[in-house]
Amino acid sequence: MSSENERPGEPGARSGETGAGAPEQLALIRETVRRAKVPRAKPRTWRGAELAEELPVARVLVNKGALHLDQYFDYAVPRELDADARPGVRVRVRFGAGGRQVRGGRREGGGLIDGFLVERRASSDYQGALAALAYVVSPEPVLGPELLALSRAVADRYAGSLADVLQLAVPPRNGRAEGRPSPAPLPPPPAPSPGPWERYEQGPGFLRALAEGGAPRAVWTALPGPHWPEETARAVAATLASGRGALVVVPDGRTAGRVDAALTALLGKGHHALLTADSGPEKRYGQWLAVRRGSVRAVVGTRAAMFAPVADLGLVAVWDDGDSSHSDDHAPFPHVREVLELRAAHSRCAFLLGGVNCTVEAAQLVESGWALPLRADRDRVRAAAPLVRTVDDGELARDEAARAARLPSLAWQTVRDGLRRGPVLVQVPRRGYVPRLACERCREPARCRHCAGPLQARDQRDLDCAWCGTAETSWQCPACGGLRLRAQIVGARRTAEELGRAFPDVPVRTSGRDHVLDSVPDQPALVVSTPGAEPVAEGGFAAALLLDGWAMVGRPDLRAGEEALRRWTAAAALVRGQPDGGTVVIVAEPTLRPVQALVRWDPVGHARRELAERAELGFPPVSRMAAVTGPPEALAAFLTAVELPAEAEVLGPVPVPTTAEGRPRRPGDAPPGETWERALVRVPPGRGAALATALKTASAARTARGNADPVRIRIDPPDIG
DNA sequence: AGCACGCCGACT
DNA sequence: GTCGGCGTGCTC
Repeated sequence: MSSENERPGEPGARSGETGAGAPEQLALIRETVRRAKVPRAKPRTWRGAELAEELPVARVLVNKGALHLDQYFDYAVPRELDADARPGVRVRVRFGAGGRQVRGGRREGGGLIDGFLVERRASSDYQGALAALAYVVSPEPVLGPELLALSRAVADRYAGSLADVLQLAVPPRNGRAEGRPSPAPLPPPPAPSPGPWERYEQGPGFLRALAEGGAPRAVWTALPGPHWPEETARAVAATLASGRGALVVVPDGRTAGRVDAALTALLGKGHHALLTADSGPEKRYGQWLAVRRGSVRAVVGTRAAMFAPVADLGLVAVWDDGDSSHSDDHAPFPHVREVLELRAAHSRCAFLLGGVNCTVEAAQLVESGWALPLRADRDRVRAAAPLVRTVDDGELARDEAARAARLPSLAWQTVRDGLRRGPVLVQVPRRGYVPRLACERCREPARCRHCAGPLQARDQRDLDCAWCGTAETSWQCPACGGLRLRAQIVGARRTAEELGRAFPDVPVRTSGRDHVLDSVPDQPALVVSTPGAEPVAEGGFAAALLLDGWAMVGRPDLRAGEEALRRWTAAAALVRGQPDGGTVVIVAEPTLRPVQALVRWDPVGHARRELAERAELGFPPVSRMAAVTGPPEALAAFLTAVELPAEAEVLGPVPVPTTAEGRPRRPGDAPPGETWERALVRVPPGRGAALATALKTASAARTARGNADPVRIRIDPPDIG
């Protein structure tokens, strides 16, 4: 090779090996010469390998999560790697301060590290000599330009690093799966008929738009009952008919299985892939590759599938966006709904947010005009929904057996009548919910007078705000003037057990976290289930009893009401419609807003009212919030340094509540023995991006200095009290 | 995050 | 003159 081989040492070459003095001066001269003589010249590599003739520079995203490394690095492409080193492939490179050249040395400093080759270029902006790519892990281009752009946008949205997002977006490699060829793609299926979509006024039109290659965006309030997987499948089929791909993300593997079954029933196998954690890494990566290679055009999966590189994306859909599993539990904690919104915008494709329920965010999408509502008229709703009745938890039965089960008589009768006609669902709360404080008289949640955050009891007498820490010494209910607070949980699991004893002839089956039933036959049985684990009943449940009223509404969470309604509605949607005798009894205070929304079966109205209230109080999603957590000194220093947008408001910091009993440790929790603090930062609508940028910049500056403890940043924090 | 460089004080 | 403390800054 040319003189490149023998180039003298770089600045920083070890002085010990230089016989002559003043090595730094030498280095300075070399530096000057190099800058003057070969600015942005063809890349040189001190290892002296022959380079690729065309586009000899590889721009690489180095797979390290640190924020200040959230940038590309240029490497030289050796000739022998030219063919494989295409954009999108996984590579390994030497990276680190040890990688400096040693005069005459063979030394290769710096460890081998994974990365993605992002781009091939003719030259580099970097002034130094480029290191060469160590090797190409595999020629499979896994990171296409669209996935890269999406990941970049997600990283920005969540003040995270690109590398962190790519860890979520690109599954780990599996050689065996990569070696197998993917099947040839099937031709697009014909456009499906609307089928059960006829029940929605805009349904057939929505399907037609998909089939014709349009990009409609809709918030779909699904009718209760068993048809939504088929409806989802038809939306996918219509998109495929237009020659485009489709992506459906659901909360869990069980639900994915239902959509998978509906798609198979409609289109047969081969059009779609199922991307869930249950299928194991090799199979899953094989499926992912089939999608990436364009041989499968539709995807159904759980949250990691939100990044699935569907070719020529025509539709993104999310089912039940209020389910907490749509929020990824790895940094930067992206939410499926938000990511799919970004995808719809990037790919200019259709967007479908469906659910029996309606989140505040979904209501906002409609309110802002970004999406159109897709709903059935009231008559259809009344025909599909069960009859919902409430009993106050104070009311006790006269019936002796009911009293034994500590159940009001209406609940008792409903169960007894239901059991004559089929299975009866009993929803009991999961353990571990912390109640929040509310007015004893009207149950209005107790809120801070300064920032409207939730009040918590510091000890028996004193209250303070969980957001800003302001003490409240003389609380009075703003709604009814009440002076006393209460925190209540219902001991309902025991009630359910006793209920089972009260009906000794009927089998009792349970479904919960460890033992989830998929479906139950159409026979009399008591099915006791925790929220989210309810099985489907063939033919629908004859009745349901919802026993977790207060435990749910009383949770110290901004979403408590919405979440309670979501879970009740999900359970009630499994019950037969009112014309078929389906009845639901909820044991809860009848005046509560989510209880009333359930009785009227009006999730949209509930979400809209919540949205209006959140707007008034400056709550998310109308304003955007970020939580910054860390050791007190680190957090204080961060808050001093960060240059927030002018409109930003900092609440707190307050000590992070000690880990609730029974709750697993979550990222953002202080490590055992340490007390951390948390500040909330909120900005008005439209300033979310500015907030994320400011937080990321300040955080990057901190970590770059490397001396102080880092703080954790979470955009859209869950459970903000 | 590593890791090397370089500038300072205590030693041969 | 030389060893080694850690504070600082870079990594293509």
